[in-house]
Amino acid sequence: MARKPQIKPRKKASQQRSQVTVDVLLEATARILVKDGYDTASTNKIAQMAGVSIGSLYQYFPGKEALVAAVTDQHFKEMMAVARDALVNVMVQPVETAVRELVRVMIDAHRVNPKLHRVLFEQIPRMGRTDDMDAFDREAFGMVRTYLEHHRAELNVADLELTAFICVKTVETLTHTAVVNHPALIAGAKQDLFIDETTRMLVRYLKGK
Amino acid sequence: MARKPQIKPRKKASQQRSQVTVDVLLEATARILVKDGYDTASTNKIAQMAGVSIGSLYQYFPGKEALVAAVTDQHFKEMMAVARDALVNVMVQPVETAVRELVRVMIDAHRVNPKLHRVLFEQIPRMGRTDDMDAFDREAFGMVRTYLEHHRAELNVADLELTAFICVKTVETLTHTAVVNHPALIAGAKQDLFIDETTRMLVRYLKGK
DNA sequence: ACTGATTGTGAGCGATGGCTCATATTTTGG
DNA sequence: CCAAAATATGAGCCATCGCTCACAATCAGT
Repeated sequence: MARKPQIKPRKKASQQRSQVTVDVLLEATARILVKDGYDTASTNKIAQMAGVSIGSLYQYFPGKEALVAAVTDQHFKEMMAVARDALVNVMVQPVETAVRELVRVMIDAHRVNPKLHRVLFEQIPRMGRTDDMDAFDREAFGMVRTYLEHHRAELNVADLELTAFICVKTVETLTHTAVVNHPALIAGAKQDLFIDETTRMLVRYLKGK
Repeated sequence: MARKPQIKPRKKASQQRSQVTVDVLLEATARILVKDGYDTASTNKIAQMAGVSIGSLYQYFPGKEALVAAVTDQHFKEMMAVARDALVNVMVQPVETAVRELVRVMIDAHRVNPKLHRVLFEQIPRMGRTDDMDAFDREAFGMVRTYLEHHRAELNVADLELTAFICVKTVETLTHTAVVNHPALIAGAKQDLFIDETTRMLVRYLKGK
């Protein structure tokens, strides 16, 4: 019963055409994941969809998990690319503005390929020992923690870790679930109400006695 | 590429010894899930652990998914058994008391076999089309919705569905994550702080302008 | 043009797991 | 005590999947 925690690429692509092969494989993996889900995705199917031989696949990836890990990494980088600027700007804003912007940007970030996000998100707890959070949450957690530290004077923060945890987990869950499972909640004009309510809850929590 | 959405038991147990067989199989399934996780659990292993032949297994369950579905059902019934009384009592309590009790009871409910809960919870999105919530959340959602309706006068509820969604999802996530992934957050004396903070956030959200 | 390095190919091996079916055992009802 | 029904058994078939390897095609540097 040997585990297969192989994640690292087997070989680095040095020529241009091999880089193309790698890209095509990642694209195919994402497509298969969305179309069939994780369980029924197989390396053979991925290779076929990529139009690449199974042998080539194994030249660059030791297995399905490595492919999914690479796709996950790429996906979270895309999400962060959407969010990072806004999050940095928010650091010097007052609470109301900061929280509202955090909620808004989290919704946008989750709207980058929501179907893929859903599949990957379901898979995360069972692979890479992130133990508690994914890479995206982790970075957000660090930012919120720093924000709370800098604005502690104007806020009611009993326990920094706990408060940061509550804020990040709440925003992450509400936006994730809304985008992925309840799009009706944030469709069109409804989105503003959703943002208002979530923001109000967190602001009153952070400022209140 | 035939799906296998078989969930229903293949045959009803009519004699006593066959009911024992079914029980033993469910017990074994739960143990295997906790020990090995969903992926590496197999019907052969489950039958072996149950001390029952693989043929008998297939007499009552059409496959792994059916077994897991049955275990899931049983598990959520146990959780609800822990929570239901408290939730009913809470219906006539003022907001502060009601929310605090909701949070407390949710933690207790999640402490019924947390390891099994974790595995099942990871699996739920990928099987039975609950689409958005599990059975447990669904019942809790109904209760919270009713509570909000009855106490609307003293509360600031803009949109009933949205408010109920925010409350249930927030409590569910925070308690789930705390119990399953961050036990340190609710260990010993820390638990009171956790409950205080979560309660404060929701109460101020529900009452505040 | 030549040659070694890089990249690509896919038939097929071995392992695993889902599930069946012919057969055996136990229970029930009369 | 005796059928017939219910229940239990497990060897083994079959499909799938991960992955290798011997070989072919392409490219880079000279």
